[in-house]
Amino acid sequence: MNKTSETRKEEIVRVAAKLFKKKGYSAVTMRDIASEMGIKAASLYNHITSKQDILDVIIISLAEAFTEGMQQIRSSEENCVGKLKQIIELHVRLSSQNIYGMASLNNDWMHLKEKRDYFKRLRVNYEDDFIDILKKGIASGEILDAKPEIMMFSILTTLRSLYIWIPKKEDLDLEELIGTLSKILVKGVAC
Amino acid sequence: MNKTSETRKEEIVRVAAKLFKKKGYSAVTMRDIASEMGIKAASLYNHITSKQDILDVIIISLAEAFTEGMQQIRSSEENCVGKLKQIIELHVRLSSQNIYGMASLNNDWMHLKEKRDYFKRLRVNYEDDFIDILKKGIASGEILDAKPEIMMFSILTTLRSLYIWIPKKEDLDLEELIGTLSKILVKGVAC
DNA sequence: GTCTATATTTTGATAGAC
DNA sequence: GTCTATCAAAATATAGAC
Repeated sequence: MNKTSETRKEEIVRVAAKLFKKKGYSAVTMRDIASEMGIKAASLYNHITSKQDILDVIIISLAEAFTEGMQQIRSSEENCVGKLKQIIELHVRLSSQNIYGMASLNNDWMHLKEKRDYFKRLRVNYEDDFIDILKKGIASGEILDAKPEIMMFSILTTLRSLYIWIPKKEDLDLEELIGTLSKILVKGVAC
Repeated sequence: MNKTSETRKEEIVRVAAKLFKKKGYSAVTMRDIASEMGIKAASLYNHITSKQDILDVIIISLAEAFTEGMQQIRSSEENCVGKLKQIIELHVRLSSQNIYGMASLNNDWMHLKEKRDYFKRLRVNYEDDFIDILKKGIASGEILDAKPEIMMFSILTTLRSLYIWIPKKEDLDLEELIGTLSKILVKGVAC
């Protein structure tokens, strides 16, 4: 496997994700993607089997990366606040590495077909793991005794929207972003 | 003006918004909307001029409601933290009154045409007003001295995602939601 | 690997009968 | 105010030449 040069399929996925972020999956045509690459739409089908195929790759690979990250955090030795900071770091890292893909993960998952149920399972499991961390923090006295669902909602929506904000500040220091977010988000729920 | 009974156009807008939330503007067809109302697609055009027209009504009316709400908050006598709580209340109120419209406001605004620039102007002004409140709070010592853009981002993304979460909890007490959110979000940025 | 040509379906929208 | 019939454009995808 050659990791230094991008395959044609990877290029299609990358270009498509960029367009999906701008207009959404349904509004982007195969001609749009091809045109952006300087080729004709029919040529795309030598590398991918369908438009659906492109969306599947974008979303599932990212969803699995989040699942993997959460599994590592779960098995870490940190306390609850430490795990929250690890979650924040996970989102900042994956979001900044794949801004365009994060847009599809958030907005285009409903256009998945066969992989839709699998995606939803991954997402529910992720949220369950997140709530579990908060509940243990409440029990141990690290975390504010408020509804864990609302606390998770508040933190997770901020993290899920990072892809909108990261590209706006070209001078953005990722470490500083992680620090400020940790301060704000953790302070909001900590005791 | 009869406010008790819904006009046909209002019904179209309401049904369309519900479908837009589920699949996004581009993926919803005029036939989808008509079918949901039990009529044929051609009949819709006796009440609206185009699919674009429907989206314009949904988004602009909501965007203007937020602008109005922010203007009232700006001119209120509350201190910074009080104004933040008023903003939270504004979002919870408008979101719970129009769950479906909020989805379009968040996800379908890029499909506006002539009204797109107007919408973006309203949104930028809203964010500027928000940041202004935070900056005054920093100056007066009410608010944490962190980047106001990141603080606003964190609070605003939570509030903009309310439409996703409000319908999930049918037993949701709006007053309780406002209370918990105020506690979490304000605590995250307060001194 | 890309092209042209084309098949097939679906789309937003209009015309005109009732 | 709704219908049937229909149009014109645009969509995904395939076949076959180069």
